[in-house]
Amino acid sequence: MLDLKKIRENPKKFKDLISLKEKDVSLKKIIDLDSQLKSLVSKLNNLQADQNNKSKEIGIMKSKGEKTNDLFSDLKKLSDEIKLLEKEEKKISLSLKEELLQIPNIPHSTVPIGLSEKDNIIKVDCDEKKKFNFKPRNHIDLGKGLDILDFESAAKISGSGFPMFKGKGALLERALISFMIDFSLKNYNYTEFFTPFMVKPDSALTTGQLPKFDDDMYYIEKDDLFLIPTAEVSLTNIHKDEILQNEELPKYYLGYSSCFRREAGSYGKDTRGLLRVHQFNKVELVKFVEPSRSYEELESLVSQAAEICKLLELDYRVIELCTGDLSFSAAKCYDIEVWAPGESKWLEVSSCSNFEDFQSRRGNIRFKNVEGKVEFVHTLNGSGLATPRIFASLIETHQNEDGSISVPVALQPYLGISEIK
RNA sequence: GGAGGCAUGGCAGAGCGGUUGAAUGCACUGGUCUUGAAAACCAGCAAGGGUGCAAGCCCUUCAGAGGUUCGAAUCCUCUUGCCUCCGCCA
Repeated sequence: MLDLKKIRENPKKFKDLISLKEKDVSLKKIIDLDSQLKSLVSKLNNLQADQNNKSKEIGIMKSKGEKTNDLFSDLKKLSDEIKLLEKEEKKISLSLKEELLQIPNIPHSTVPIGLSEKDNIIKVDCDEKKKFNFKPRNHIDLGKGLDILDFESAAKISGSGFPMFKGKGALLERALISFMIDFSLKNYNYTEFFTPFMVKPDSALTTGQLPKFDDDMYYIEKDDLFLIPTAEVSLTNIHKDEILQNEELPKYYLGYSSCFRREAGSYGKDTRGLLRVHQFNKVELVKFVEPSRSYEELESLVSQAAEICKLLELDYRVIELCTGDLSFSAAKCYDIEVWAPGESKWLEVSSCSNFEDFQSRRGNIRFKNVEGKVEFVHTLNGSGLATPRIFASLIETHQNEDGSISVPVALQPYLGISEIK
């Protein structure tokens, strides 16, 4: 959510910045509601002050035993008028908030301007991709050959778009999760969480999935709960409606979760294999930081995620997203992609974003700064990383001519073997 | 799922329907004292909105939403959360 005060001061500037991300966003309704609300509130405040004073007087008179009967009829009128205005005020501020929640975050000044992913900038590229002296198979064929992936059973049980890992495949998936958690715990100062996988609508509002993107999430109507599309939702809401102390920051939180995505509107895209599934595993990294430090925190977050790709001995690149490709809530974002030689495709396995105060404003996550003033924290998050695509890239990259997989050294302690065959 | 109890500031904990944004204690911050610290004493210490150069002043907020009343932390209804007991269950 954007700062209404700042919009009020310079609506034109905001409109221009928003349009870098989303065309046809109008701020007119917000401006109108805001000024309506302002005049209403000031009128209401005066009446309330009047009412408070007179009520106090009655209290004093009563305690002295004086008669107060003749004051009541005037006050009744006042009270009725106040109630009417209060209702109106509630209505207007509610619709103002609704409008405000629809507006995307604005891009940071360092974000390259562009319309679509074509304008993204490759920030870090791998020197040269791994060479094969045979034609590399894709992960579907490899998985079938090694009997470590079972898409048929998954489809029978749950329909299309669900992964099923089997035997050494299940072990590898579990190893990846453990390895990635341990990596960040050992090398960075994170607190590990194992969060709920279902959240209340309010929580999804904080992080920006709601109100606009409810179709992307699975919803359990009976209990009014959403399945999380990422642990970001649970982790970020840990401090919802709290005021943190300056000394507590930065806070680094990490959590593994299954992630559930309906992928509505992407039917027919990457339908085979592990590239786009409704349920996947991800280790998520979330940071709560002082505003002045959030951009250096973003850089360190990206390099942290990239380090994991390196340790898994995968070819990866870091993409700096342009304004047009930024997500609703992000002010700046880097994606990390790994190369899948069998698919001959780059796969997005991490997305590291700075949301500045966009989420903290929605979730009312604040801190007391050095001067003792309360302000909104900046939130960041990054995948560290998402497994199914890592899984695909990993077995395709480390495949041998005979169809076996060499396990990268970093993973061997977790698997207890150096080869899957 | 059934039956009860509870919900107040960072924490603990008062609060007859009326000068209560809220006693008190702890924590925290500043000061006095001290060579320094501790102790003691004094003072300050919620958030949001409005207005003002500022000091200040006004409004809102005692889980949330409704209601009663001239006036609600206090009374009523609903919702949510927590605790206890019973049932079911990994």
